[in-house]
Amino acid sequence: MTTSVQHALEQLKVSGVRITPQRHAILSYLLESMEHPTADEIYRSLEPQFPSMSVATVYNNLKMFIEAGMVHELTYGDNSSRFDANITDHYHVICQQCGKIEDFSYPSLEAVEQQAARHTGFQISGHRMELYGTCADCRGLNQQ
Amino acid sequence: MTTSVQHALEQLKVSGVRITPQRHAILSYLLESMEHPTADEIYRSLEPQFPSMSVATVYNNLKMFIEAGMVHELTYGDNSSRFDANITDHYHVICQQCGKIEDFSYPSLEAVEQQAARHTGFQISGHRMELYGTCADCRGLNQQ
DNA sequence: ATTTCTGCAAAGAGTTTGCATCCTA
DNA sequence: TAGGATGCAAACTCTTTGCAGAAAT
Repeated sequence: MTTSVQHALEQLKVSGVRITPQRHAILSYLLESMEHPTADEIYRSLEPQFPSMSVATVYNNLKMFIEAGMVHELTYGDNSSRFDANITDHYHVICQQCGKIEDFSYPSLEAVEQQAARHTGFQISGHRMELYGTCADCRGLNQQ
Repeated sequence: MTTSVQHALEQLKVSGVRITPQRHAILSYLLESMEHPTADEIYRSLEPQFPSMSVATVYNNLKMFIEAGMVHELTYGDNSSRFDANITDHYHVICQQCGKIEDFSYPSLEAVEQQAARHTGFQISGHRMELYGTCADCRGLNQQ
């Protein structure tokens, strides 16, 4: 875990990005939490460590990480964006009751992309999929 | 086209919803445009017809149509929500250059849902997928 | 006559921006 | 020390809300 933070920071450094304590903290939090937090959750979680850090800094850095390809922005309906530092190919399963997002792997849906290209004339560069349902915890609570 | 507007309005009427001119216009626009407009696009498009209509009315009615199951809200990244009155099962192919959204049908991805259920313990109720790429028009412009 | 809907304006969330100051490299 | 990063506050966009007046049934 810590290693991948180091690795990511190295990558940034090489491309001329300065490693500030805030930057380090935000990236570490994202990589270690694996929780798909919102910008505000990141901000509040790091408040004890950085009482004077502003939300703008969180947004600035998230934007940079996204441009550097280290973080993905998830926008599913409702309200604020969530951020995901796991850039391996995977989908998200979202609990409609508690909002939890779990990762889920599935062999690529290339066939879908190909058919979309054929039907629409688009040149397809990727796709995004989310599954919705109720997580085990919420189902358990309901059954009691 | 017009028939489906009538049908939708009938459906609303039966469930005790009043058919106001604004409501009629918003729904017609959505059903006929097939363009996945934003709330503001709807608002501005209907301004000539309803110079005094407020944005709040557009949002109020969209919300009601969504609750009635006649309209889907699409939230893909960037900024404002888009609204889709086509409730048949289909996916969206989004041009990353001009923002155009095209519909695209594909046989259901039940296998994915089943595997997600097995892997995560969720009870899956549905999914959402979007494909990204470049539309024929934008590709054409680039090639020139 | 009721009850719902509209329009207005103001409030609210999330996000971005401008600028002076700070600090990493 | 020089240029990028931070922090602050204000601005901006999208969306929601409260309420008085208007309109549909």
